[in-house]
Amino acid sequence: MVYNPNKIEKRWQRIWEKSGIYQASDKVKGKNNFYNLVMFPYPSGDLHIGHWYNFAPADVYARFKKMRGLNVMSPIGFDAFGLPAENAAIKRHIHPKTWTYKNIARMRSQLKSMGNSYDWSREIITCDPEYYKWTQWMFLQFYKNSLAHRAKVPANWCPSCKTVLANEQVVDGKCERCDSQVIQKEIEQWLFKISDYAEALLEDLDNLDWPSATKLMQKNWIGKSEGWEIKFKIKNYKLEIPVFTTRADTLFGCTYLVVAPEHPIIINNKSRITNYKFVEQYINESKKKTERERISEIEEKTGVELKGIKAINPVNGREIPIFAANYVLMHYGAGAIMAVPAHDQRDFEFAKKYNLPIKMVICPNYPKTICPILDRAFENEGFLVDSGKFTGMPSNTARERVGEWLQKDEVAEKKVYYRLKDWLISRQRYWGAPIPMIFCEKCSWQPVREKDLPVLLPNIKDYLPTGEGKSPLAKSKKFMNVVCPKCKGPAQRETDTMDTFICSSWYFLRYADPCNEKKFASAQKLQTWLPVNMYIGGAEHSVMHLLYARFFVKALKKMGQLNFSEPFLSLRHQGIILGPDGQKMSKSRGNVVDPDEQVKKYGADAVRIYLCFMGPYNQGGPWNPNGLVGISRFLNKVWQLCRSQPSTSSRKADFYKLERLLHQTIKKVTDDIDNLRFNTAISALMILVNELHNQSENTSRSIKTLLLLLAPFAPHLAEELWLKIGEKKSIHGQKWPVYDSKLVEEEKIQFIIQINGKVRDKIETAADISEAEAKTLVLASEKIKPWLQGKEIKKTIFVQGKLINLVI
RNA sequence: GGGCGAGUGGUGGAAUGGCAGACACGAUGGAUUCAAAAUCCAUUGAGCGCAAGCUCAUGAGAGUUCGACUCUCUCCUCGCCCACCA
Repeated sequence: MVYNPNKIEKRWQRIWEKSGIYQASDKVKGKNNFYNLVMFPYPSGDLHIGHWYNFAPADVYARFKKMRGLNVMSPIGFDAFGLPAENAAIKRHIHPKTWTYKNIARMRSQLKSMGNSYDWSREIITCDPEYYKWTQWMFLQFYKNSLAHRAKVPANWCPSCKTVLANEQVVDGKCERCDSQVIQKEIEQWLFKISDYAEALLEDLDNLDWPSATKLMQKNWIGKSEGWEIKFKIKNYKLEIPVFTTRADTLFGCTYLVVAPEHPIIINNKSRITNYKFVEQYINESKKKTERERISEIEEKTGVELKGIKAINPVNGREIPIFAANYVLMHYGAGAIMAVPAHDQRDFEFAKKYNLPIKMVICPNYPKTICPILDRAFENEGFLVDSGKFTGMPSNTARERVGEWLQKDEVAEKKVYYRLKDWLISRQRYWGAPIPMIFCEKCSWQPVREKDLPVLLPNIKDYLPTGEGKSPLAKSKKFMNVVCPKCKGPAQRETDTMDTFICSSWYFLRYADPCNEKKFASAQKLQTWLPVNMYIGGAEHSVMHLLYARFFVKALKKMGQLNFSEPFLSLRHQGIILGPDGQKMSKSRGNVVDPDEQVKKYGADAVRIYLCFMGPYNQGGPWNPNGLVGISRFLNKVWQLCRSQPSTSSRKADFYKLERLLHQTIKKVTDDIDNLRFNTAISALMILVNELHNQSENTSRSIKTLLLLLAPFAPHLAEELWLKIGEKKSIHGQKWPVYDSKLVEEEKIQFIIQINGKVRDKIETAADISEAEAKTLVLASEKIKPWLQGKEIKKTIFVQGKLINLVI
């Protein structure tokens, strides 16, 4: 009988679903529970090979953990709100909801064809009212705990479409749809105070079992910088400009100040700035640019002097000019800097352009005072020169001393700034969870009462954004006009919806208790499953999603809703699968691999194993169209092995050799899956199969072990053969085989003899040979004799069980 | 500009201080077949040699070491992330 994957796979998928063998029990207590999570997909239409690469090996891991005796939960769901649904709706005239649910239905059946051990009874869809009710509830908790607030925030604004644009809708500073110049417009929006948690988010990174690169990315994103805030007085006025610096040691070299174009010192002193008209013009120019552009423009720095006002350098009383320039950002630090052109490259470039004095105050050669001639800023450490009483001090010490000295006069203050900005969560979009807030003229903003949740997303027909920068929901009077929860007077709903990252910031909590109508999840079930033991997904979520989810958990813990402070104990990223041409897969390149086609041709088991086998899991790589052939052969061999007795081979089974290989394979596969090294686990299984294939006698025990080891990788084939060899119960409920560490060790080894580090002979010896014995063998070797002829052995290195190296 | 990661046969990769190229793909030759597919066997880094064997070889160059794909430094190339963060 021939191995026909398509026949057996569908059948087993049906049987497993009916029997519910992958449903995780909530009742198991203690440490035996294992929460294995993959990043839930966005229902974009089709399951692509990237999804497979994330989900299939993750399922191997889950199945392995289950066979190791753990009570494993592997849930799946859909991250269903988002902009692409709206775009598809506009393009194809389908309602976002219709489009989304149609995609979900399709992807669900594709997911099932993978043969993963998902507990489908826990499926969640974030655009279901039963789910977003709790997303809205989350918002209310954040609001009640002062973690949600309103502020004017610049948004991408297309003046021609009169609409707010998402970052990805801005192409080259122009509107994606009408090609007109996008400007920055300030709009009042809701923000989450993630910055309150900057320090906690940074500190707790240390304890996580995450890829170090991911931790580092989060660290840089949070961007803690410690320094001093220094107040510069304005000459003749009772005004001051605080600046933030991490290099207080360079203060004596400060030759001018720079403020951001939006800095209040400008607007508040229109009459004092003698060239205000000119300054205003510059500010308007810079407003046209998005911050992203302002930053990414590598073009020259520009600026304008604020004439009529001068600042005073507190360390030496010198008068210095003040500039407004595009290279200083309002939202970071104090929105103003002290410019030290000799020791900061940006200031250096600016000073060169506007012919400002460059004063060297850090010199690497002290006490020789020959300072290098600068063709760029000297940003390294050195010794202070020309710096009053600090002259001669190492710059890293002076950094604190100068600050402390000024602190006595309350001119300086120690400060910590974070790059992390508050999280803007308002979206002027239709396809998202409505923000549960109501605005009343009398009572201002009022939260929707919890018992009135969910605020249902109305089924409106026109989901194009409005002309005033409001969400399409503003068009529905029925939705908007409500009574104020406080005074019962007429009021209006918030019409913005929430950023979809909010939906995905807590979904892993809901899986623990997906049908609960009274709470987002019961304390007891959270206790059972959370935090997540293993989280597997793409590295593209290194900052946004993974940081937001951490923030949510920390905030919820503080509110008393959770009793743990990190959501994901272990995290791993899969690599990216490239097209056969080594390029990123894309429809326009025509190098997209359709997993459905591959499954049809080779079966889901083969595709799963190919993905495991192609290389290190976190590395990804190009799809090799021929690679599946080898896997297919391998699975066929397994099939033949179990279905018929080989008669062609003449080799007799060497019992001990086979036994040893079997135990070595168990060890290798066990260790490898545990460390997500799927590729080498498969190679070990191939070696075992090749060996069994060459034997004329198979012990049924080695076949059983092989099938057990193969079960996580090829669940359908293993299940089929398991029952065919006479077993009664599903292989996926069986215990993982154990190895005997004595049997793993080789009795005899290839002992290496090196002369000067080069291999000159190999001899078969006992594994525990001593140095003296080894030496005797070496001297007896015919191959070695000529090498030692007339030479003196200067040194001998002996490595137990491995080699001996003679240095001559 | 900064950070991180990678670079090994014709290809994907294995080996993380101790036999470089496991396992697989592809290729070549053979067996089987009327023929093909499938399957099986053999060979397969380069060079020299009839052979035993020797030499070279893990992006380039240096260093540490008895011994380096592996550790350190410099440089080159590619990929990803961040990017005027004071």
